[in-house]
Amino acid sequence: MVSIKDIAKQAGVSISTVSYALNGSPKVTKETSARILAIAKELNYIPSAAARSLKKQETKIIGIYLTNYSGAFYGQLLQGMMETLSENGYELIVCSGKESHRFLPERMIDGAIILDATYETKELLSHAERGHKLVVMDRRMDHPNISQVLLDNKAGATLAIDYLAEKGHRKICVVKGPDISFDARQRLEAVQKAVQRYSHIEYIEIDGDFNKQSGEEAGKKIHQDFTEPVGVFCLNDEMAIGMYNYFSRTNLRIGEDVHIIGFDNIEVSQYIQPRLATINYSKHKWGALASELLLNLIQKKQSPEHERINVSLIEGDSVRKR
Amino acid sequence: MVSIKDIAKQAGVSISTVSYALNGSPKVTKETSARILAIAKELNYIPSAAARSLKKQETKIIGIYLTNYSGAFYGQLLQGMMETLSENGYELIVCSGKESHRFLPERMIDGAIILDATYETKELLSHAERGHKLVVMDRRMDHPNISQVLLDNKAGATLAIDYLAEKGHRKICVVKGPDISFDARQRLEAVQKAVQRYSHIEYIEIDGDFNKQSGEEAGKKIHQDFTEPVGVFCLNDEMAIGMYNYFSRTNLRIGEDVHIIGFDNIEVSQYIQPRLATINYSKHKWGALASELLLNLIQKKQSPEHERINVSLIEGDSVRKR
DNA sequence: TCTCATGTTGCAAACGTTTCCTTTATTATA
DNA sequence: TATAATAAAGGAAACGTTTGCAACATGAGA
Repeated sequence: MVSIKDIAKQAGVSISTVSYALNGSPKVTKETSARILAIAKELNYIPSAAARSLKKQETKIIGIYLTNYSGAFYGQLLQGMMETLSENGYELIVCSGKESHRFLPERMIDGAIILDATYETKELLSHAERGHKLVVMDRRMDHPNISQVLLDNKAGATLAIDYLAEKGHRKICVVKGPDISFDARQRLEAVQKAVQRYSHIEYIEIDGDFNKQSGEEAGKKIHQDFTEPVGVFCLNDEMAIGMYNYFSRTNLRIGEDVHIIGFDNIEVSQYIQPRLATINYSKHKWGALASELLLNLIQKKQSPEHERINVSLIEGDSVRKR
Repeated sequence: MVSIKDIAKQAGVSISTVSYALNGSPKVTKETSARILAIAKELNYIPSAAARSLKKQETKIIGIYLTNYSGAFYGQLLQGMMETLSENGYELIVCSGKESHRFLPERMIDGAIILDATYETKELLSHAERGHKLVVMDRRMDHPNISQVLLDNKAGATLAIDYLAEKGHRKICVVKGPDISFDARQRLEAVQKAVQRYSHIEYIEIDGDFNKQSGEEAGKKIHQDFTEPVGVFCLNDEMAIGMYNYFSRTNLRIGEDVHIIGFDNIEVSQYIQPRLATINYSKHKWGALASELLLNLIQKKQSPEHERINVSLIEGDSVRKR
């Protein structure tokens, strides 16, 4: 591999001069600089990321931790992050491997954004304690090195229940998410609080894990116990899609017998028939904001911030007047 | 940051001994090793990735280059890769940023898997020329440092056309993909060859770019020119979904007036009504194989291999007998 | 002519590891 | 008891940068 040492030799200057020239420092005169640049290009020189980050103690890389890529909204989320980061000279890498949690403590990345419920809060805390900067999108954490930007799950869940109630539903069923998910817990909590406001509503809970499969199973359970039209709040769209799949094989009709509302407004939701009612929020903004807070923490050494992403109701023919 | 130097001082040994102990070398006696390990843990020592990779000239990280995450099958693909890689002590990072192509030449990663048509072949070639190892999944390349594993697009496209013909369709329309995509070009080529075998078939081409939007537009065009039932081969499922969306707002029925078959068998395809006929292949296997070939290139210094992923037809009610 | 400021370049340390090669201590063998 | 062989630990160079500081040259001002 050709290093600045080779360039220095070729140009008859010291390696420090080469380094300054390569970094566009005004300390070195135009002519020498040009000569050095030319030689560098000619020798096909490419800097060593390892050497640079060893010396500078930074990598200009941010990591985003995701549980599983299958989640249907990561596209826009990552897009939002990348834009903000690249404007500030940072690169984004998606970390998903078993051992990728090493990246932060080993200083392979300058900071991390967490959207991965399996990442232990204890571990995150110890990173922060070591001085690493974090943004969490999937839990609440209070620490001078951790910012957070969370969805307004409470408002979303309340909107969903109110929507069903407003449409005249008196039997409401919620398909829960996994306990490990902060969003799932918050949504469920808000649901329980919301239904209490409607004394006439019969309220049922069914287990779910945010995957399509569990949506199908929940659909089956609803089918078995079916006596009258029911409003179903699937705590995410993914499960709602699974439930669609189940009912497409039955004699019950969505929007007539079974009324479904989801959460997330993933892309598919607008393509299924009938259009899924759901709770929407800007994934792009969520990602952009998370990145921004992280950069604030890293660059401006600003104190941590706690932001919230607004949600809104999207109506759909999957929920009709009872 | 605490380094092996600190541990050495604390333990009263040299840094080389610490390094050996940390790496479990048999050169250092059990007792000292234990003592060193204990001190390392006590000091919360964590190795520096930069220092190690600078010295060892490897990172044990593989990069996968993707254009856009929105692509609906990346989940399984990445899963397949990660499994193979982590079994061999490698981590996977997803590189998507504007500047992330620097990762390979700057030796931030030990090798790369390419599934990103915007990555210039010329650039890939220059990497390979420098000695970097690559696997391409989206183009043909012949070089001692490049392996390739491609879909059998030709077989897939032929299956699709034959399926439509077999169902009695004599008017067949293909919605093309972007020119930049190797898969799109291969599929189109095979389509053109396949329809020639059916002299009675009226064949039409419509532009497309692999996104839902262009599927909708293609649907509109088909609607405008509609005179008789037509069989449509969308060169990927994504566009087929867009076309579903368009026709859901019209009086034409999919599987009756417009018969659609896609390519990729993305997850949603089984959840839309009617079930989309499509061409299937194992994304998991595709990813696993690509990783395996890359490791062969890197570790075993094996010569490059050229593999092909088989495809199969999935029937669906989106295509019925004419 | 001397001094001083200014501009250009070079020296060398440092970042944190790994690893080859010595040195020293210990034990076995003749 | 002398010597060789083995085991354990340390010294130091190397990986490829960045950067504070020193050195030197040049021209301006007194």
